[in-house]
Amino acid sequence: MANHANDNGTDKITMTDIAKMAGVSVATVSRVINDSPGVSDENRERISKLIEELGYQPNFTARNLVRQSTRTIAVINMQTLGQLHAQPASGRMLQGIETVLTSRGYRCTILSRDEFAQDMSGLRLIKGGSVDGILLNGAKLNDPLALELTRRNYPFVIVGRAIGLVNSYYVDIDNVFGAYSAVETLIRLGHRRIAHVCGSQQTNLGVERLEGYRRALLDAGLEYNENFVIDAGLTRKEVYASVRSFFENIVQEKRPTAVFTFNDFVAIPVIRALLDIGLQVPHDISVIGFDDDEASQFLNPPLASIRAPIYEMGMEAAEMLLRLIGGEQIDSRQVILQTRVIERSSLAMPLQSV
Amino acid sequence: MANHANDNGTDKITMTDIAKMAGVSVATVSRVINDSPGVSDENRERISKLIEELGYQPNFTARNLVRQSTRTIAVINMQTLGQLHAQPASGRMLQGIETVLTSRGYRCTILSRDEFAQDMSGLRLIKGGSVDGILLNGAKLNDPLALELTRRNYPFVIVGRAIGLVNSYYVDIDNVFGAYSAVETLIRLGHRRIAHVCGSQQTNLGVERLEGYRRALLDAGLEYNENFVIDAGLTRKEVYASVRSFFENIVQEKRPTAVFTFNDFVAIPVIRALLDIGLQVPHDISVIGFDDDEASQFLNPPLASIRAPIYEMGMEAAEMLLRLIGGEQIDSRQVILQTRVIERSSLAMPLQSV
DNA sequence: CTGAAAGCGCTAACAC
DNA sequence: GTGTTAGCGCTTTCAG
Repeated sequence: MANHANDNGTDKITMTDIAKMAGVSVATVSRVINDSPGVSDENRERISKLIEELGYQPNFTARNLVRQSTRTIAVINMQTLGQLHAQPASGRMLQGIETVLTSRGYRCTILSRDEFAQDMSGLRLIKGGSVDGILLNGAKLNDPLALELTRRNYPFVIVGRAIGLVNSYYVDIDNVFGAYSAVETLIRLGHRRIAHVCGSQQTNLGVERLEGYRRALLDAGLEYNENFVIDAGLTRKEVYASVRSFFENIVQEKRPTAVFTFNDFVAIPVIRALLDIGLQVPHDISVIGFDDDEASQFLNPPLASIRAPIYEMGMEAAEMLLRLIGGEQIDSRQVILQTRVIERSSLAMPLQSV
Repeated sequence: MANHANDNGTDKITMTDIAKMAGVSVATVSRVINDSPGVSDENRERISKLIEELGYQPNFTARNLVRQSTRTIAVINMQTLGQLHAQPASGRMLQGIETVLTSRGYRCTILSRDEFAQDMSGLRLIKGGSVDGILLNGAKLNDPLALELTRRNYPFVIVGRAIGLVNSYYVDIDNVFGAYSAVETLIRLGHRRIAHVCGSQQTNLGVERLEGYRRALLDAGLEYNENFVIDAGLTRKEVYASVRSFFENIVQEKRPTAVFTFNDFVAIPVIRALLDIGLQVPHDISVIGFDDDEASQFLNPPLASIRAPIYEMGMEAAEMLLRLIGGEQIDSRQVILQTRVIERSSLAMPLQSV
């Protein structure tokens, strides 16, 4: 236990302590801690050894105060914490962010925008100097927080895109193209009546994926029919109910033969609803999702999807933010990551065209 | 833009600034900020207004330094960040933790144990005073970090249990009972040959759920057969491969008629593997998972599971830690949350017994 | 009720 | 090379 005389229970050991023990000033100790030049080899070694032995760790807060930085960044989400953590895709993104951040000695703290009375209260964070930068997970049209952050020239990167914000830094996947390619795949199989279970139209994600759907239809000379866009809600329960009622209330001749869902997360209740009203997937109706969650390949049937480099998106965004904070020159303020179609057995040709 | 003369671009406004503007000392300003007594109503109001107008926010770091607290806690996980964020159950736990913490003005930072060279390096955090407490997500047998934390009398709570640590604070769900009830359900349906796809035996979670499985078997007078315990690995891919090969290499007469899986996360590839070798679920084989992930009810077939209050577990643990940090008396150092069986159509009677 | 002043533990000029 | 010193922005005795 007490192997060292110094190893007292409350080992609140400070720099002053080790300075005294080494018979030098705190400045010297500080120098060796920060690998600064101007310390004799002899002193450097002796002090290093002392630090090692005592297990001394410089006080994080004191350092931060004088350095005017906290080495922590905030991830501010549009979604509630519940929505955020329920989605496998969010997990991949957070993993990317946290991996980069922790490897560089940064921390991150996850916040939901709805924790604040208004959106703008995210400003408290930066006014209180409690973070060095912000990662905005999602942003709305002309996002006021993003606008204010820009005005203040505060380091932040949007994970996703912010329409109406020129020149802001962001990393996004190509949602329009991804959605386009999903629908194109369906069309190539022979489908003509394709529905879309869309995401929230308050978010760029929802808007962009719907847009890709629309364009693919139009480019193929098909009609874009608003009635085939099912705004089903955010939770799986809501989606299940909406989709079920949609299909229950449509005559067979007009029934879509394929569905492109906003993401894999909602594809699960969509398929469940379809099966529950007696439709076979993919025999009666094909389904394709988005994100290619890790589980999708194991579902029954295995779910076709759009593979999106979401983990990489998180990493890229975090790296970009760190560069911004470090004052480095940034070559491209905008990064768009590409997607690709993953065909699986939730896909088949439509019955009629066979 | 410049509606206030003080609203300069770099609004790095400090307490000294507003003290000057209010014609008082910083002490007085500090008092009103902290709602301390000893300020005239007049001053209090004037200063409050000033603070409001200027959008002044006390510096987080400076406060922390003098208060000797950081208002942040660390969540240290046994798993890698990838494993952590891939699991819906982890999301629920994190959500519970973050909800409590942010509502009390705390932050949290998520770390993986494998970020450190050795397990013990989590100590750096506490030596550097960079967190006020620790939430240990998982712990191993006689966990050295937990032991050291205990020795130092450092505030920490284990989410899960630590065998070999008497008197440590923890919040856990009743894994043994939960697993027991899952297997009991299978037995009640008439199953006699029940396999278990187990979790890592390096973790309490894995050990306890296996134990519940074993006990249920023995209590029912059935044989506990080690060959029916499939240690399938951590990732869905591994699980798929292991389970598939297990069932491919077993003669039909000896084949289990039911599987209890470590959790719902692995139940997905388990079912996929079963289907891929031509077994129908539940007709040929029943499956029951654990956790009752939100998706489980929508799977095909809907997956029976053990509902576990994981979100609540996160909340409880966070609340307990906050109480510990606050020096409050804690009535019960150990909290065990109960589970319940959720039967769904992945369950059926075994063919033979019909 | 109010203010002066002493730190919290560290970094970074600036002297020597 | 090394030490002295002045803060970083805030809280908190302690006098008045």
